[in-house]
Amino acid sequence: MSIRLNKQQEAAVTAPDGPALVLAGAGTGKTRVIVERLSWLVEERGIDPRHLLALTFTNRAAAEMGERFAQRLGVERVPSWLGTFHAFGLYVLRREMEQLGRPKQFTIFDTSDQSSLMKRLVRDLPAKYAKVTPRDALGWISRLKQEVQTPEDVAVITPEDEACAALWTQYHEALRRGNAVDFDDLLVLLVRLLADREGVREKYQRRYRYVLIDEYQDTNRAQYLIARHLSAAHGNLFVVGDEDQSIYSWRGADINNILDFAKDFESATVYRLEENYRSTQAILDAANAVVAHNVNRLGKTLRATQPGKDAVGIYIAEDGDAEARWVVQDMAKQGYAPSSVAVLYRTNSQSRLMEESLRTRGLHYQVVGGMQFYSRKEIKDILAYLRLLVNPDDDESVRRVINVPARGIGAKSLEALEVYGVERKQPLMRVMRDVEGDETFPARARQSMVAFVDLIDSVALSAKQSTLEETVERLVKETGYRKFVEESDEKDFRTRLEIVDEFIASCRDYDRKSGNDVLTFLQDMSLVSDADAWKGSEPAVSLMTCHSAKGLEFDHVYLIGMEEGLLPFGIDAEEKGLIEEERRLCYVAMTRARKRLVLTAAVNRTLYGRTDRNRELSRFIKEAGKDRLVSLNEKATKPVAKARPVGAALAAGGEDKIKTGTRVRHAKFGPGRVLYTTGTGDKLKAKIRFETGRMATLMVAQAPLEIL
DNA sequence: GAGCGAAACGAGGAT
DNA sequence: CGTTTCGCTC
Repeated sequence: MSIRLNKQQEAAVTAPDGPALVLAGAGTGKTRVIVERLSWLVEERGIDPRHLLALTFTNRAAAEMGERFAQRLGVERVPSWLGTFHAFGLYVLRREMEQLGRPKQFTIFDTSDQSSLMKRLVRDLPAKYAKVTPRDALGWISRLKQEVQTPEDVAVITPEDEACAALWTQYHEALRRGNAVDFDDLLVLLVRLLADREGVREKYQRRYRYVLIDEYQDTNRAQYLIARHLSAAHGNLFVVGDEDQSIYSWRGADINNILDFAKDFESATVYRLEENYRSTQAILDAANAVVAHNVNRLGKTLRATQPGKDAVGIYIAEDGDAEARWVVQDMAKQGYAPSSVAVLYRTNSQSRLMEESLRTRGLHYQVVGGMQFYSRKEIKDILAYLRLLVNPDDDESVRRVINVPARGIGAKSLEALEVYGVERKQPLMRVMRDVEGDETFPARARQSMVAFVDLIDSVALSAKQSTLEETVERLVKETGYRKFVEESDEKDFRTRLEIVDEFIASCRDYDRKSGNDVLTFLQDMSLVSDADAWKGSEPAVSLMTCHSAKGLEFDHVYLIGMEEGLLPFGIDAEEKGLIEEERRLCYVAMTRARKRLVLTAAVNRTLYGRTDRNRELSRFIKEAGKDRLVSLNEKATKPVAKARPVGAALAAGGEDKIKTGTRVRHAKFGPGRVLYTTGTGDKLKAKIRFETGRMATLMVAQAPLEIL
């Protein structure tokens, strides 16, 4: 397993002090170089591991780095600081928040907190302002913050800009009142500490003598400044990245950070890693051919070291349904182990058809992202309750749970509460403490409010000497939340209850591992990401977006939905200047495959409940080159006498071919005869008696049947 | 105020 | 297609 470092890697690992850029193509052993570099600094250069700081973008990458580094040094845990930029921001803010004149204890707003807050702000925005959507306003604000700017720094030109600038102020006032920060703040406030507080800057510069950054192409302005400040005193900034894998511009990532690194840090040494240890030459050739169409790149030529004979496949399906069915059928036919397969797509909504198809076949799968555990309503509700325990000023959480379960404080009462809060400049919980004799509110609402406050107070009090698990147990019991979930909609109450119990189990885990208090738990929780949920060891097919797949690798990859509008996404990617990023995204997805890569597309696709017909194939298919792709579609000229898949027969309007008496062959059960059919189209089912004596009712469209 | 069905509306990617 | 909002009744 332990291969020797190649010349390029060796050079990068032993780079002299000072700034260094490692341009590392996909699959060239990036993580390995960082781990080896860390080990080399400790073992050969005698650096105390506590002086090492390695920053990444995902918890998974950080965890992997930590494990391998520890293993390399032969210790249980390394004392170096390894983690994501956001986690590092939180780490420093926990210690230095008071330097910014803010309370030490704060909670973190996630995207759903942000959007519900912004929704209200937009709704209540005075009519003199232009109409903007909450989404656009949040995007406008976030873009500025990622560049560490404020509305004063930029030209506020259009009426929409003006509206956003007004919302900026209100948004931040709300955060301050709620004693909260958002994701961007974790970086922005860290930059402010490092830029404005000399004492803080020097403290962390002294502590971290070597700064290493993975996926440098994904850094935004704030992250760039953090890197600059931390390394300013010693210049030991070692960054690794691949400009061809820059896919997060919408999150503020600036590809120029990596493109200009050598200019920016004048004494920088540059290394290139071009030997690919992951994919076959066929896969690399196709992926390289696609990304070579980009102009804005430094350029690398990847060489495969792995042998392999499978050409990159292309399959064009009739529609999304057929595409999903074919993919599942193909992976079964090839006999792939589920864990070796990934299905990658551009948008989360594409997972649905794949899930249905996999379920029909009885194959295990795991979906990464989308409606994830932590974005479930039940989890959000419980987290909101927990937040109230430690931060009663958090009005966003009050609004979320004040009437969940229903306790007689409806929209009207809440509105009256809000008005009071604004008048008295007091958080909602505070207002509720004063409503006891106030006739403004109906008696029932008043009683409920007092009961609610008492409830939160009593749980908060007992939480001080309880474990997290005990607190959550008490919470769901005494707020009636558990009962509420139990009694909810028959169909999914089991899963909803399971979610609650699973959350409690994870709290128990947290208690055991850390023993931290509720506030720390909440802060840690907000940094858990969707990609963290992926378990490589699970015996299941992995389904995820191309974005989530970054940094992962699989023996077999199906990249589905290769159509204009989907990948590249949007009809105007070209005009918007986003086409190169879409191309890089395609490149990232393709280079996840070790042994076999298959691209698929659908001619007709249902989006937003409407079916789009005769869709155009993705330009990336043409860019990959026809001679580099092999068609996996059935040849239309195949002799009729030869058995052909029923799916194709249906597509050709041959639904009536399957009827009572039709002789068929099943891939597993062998030959048999149709006794009768029910349903039509995709739902057509056939009762079949096989020659083995076995009887089965099968979905014609999905079963591996051939007409004889 | 709660609960229900109908209508309207809306999703790119996610630390 | 899935989710949120609306409008009605109890």
